[in-house]
Amino acid sequence: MTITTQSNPPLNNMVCFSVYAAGLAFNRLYRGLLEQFGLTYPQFLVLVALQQRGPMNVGQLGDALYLETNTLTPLLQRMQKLGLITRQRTVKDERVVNVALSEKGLKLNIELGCVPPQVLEATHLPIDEISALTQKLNTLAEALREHTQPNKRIAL
Amino acid sequence: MTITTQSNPPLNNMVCFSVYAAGLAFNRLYRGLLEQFGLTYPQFLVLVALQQRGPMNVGQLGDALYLETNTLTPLLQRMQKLGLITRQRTVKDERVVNVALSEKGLKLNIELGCVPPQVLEATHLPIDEISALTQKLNTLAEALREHTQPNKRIAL
DNA sequence: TGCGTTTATATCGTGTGCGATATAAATATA
DNA sequence: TATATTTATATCGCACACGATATAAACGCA
Repeated sequence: MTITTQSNPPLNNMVCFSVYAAGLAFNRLYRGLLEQFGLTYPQFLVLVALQQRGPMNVGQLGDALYLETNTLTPLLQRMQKLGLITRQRTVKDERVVNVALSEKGLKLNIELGCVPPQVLEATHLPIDEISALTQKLNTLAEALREHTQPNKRIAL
Repeated sequence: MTITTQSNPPLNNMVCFSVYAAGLAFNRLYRGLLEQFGLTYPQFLVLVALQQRGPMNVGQLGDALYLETNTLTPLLQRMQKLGLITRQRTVKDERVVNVALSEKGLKLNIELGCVPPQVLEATHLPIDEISALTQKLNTLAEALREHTQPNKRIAL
């Protein structure tokens, strides 16, 4: 175990890059696994979020996935075109668009159950290590968010 | 005023999502820090890689950043247009394009020295924890890559 | 020498991400 | 009631990322 504490360390010693590279690797792995379902990774995340939390409006989905509406709107439009979700402006507030799983989306979600285990297997890591890593990453991300949007986080 | 409590969404219990969300958070942090230099995060990575390893051809840069040439070529063309790098086909092999820092790129790299410390500070984590996390992520990413491109890593 | 194959990079199309801006509905305030 | 402001979502433009494909140079081999 060599600890290189240089001021200009190689790329692999920068957390940001390791996170970046791991993100690329996950994305490529998921691409292969989701190809047969015609899904992208963000689309998969939307399905999971809707399954776990039920119908949501666009803003809530953005809070869950850490995405802006300018990313979500086109993504959801594509998923609607695929028949996986429904998008409906609410009666109470015409500005709000409620997003829900369609029949087809629900069925697809069941088929997708085989994906996470495959991903877990590909990590070659035991569950407890994965959990620990996940927790650390969540803490890290939360710290970074505080430094990025000082005025967006006020909602409390 | 809606209070969106970011409770314990199951999404945050998936490593892939935590990596994804941390990547988004890093990207947004870097966006703010690099804006004054007119750089994106991948462009910043190219500068760092060239600084640390010296001139490289496109393929080597791809190996270093885990990016394909179809991503790198346009990115490098933009950086060349900004005057940060030079791109030259080698005489020995006309297929190979050698990428090097320009005068301007070298100077910019010096100015960029202030960025990593700011990022490190934003993580709110001590160096040793960052290092440990980085190592785990590198190991994880390597495992994922083995499951994704079994035929690409042979040529070495 | 001739020619099929491999290699390095480039081009194209699609799908994210996001800053800036637009739009319409709801709300606040005079 | 009228209007300014806020809020929720959408649109636009640009920069990644990558699969599929193209192109030209280098190589292999009869």
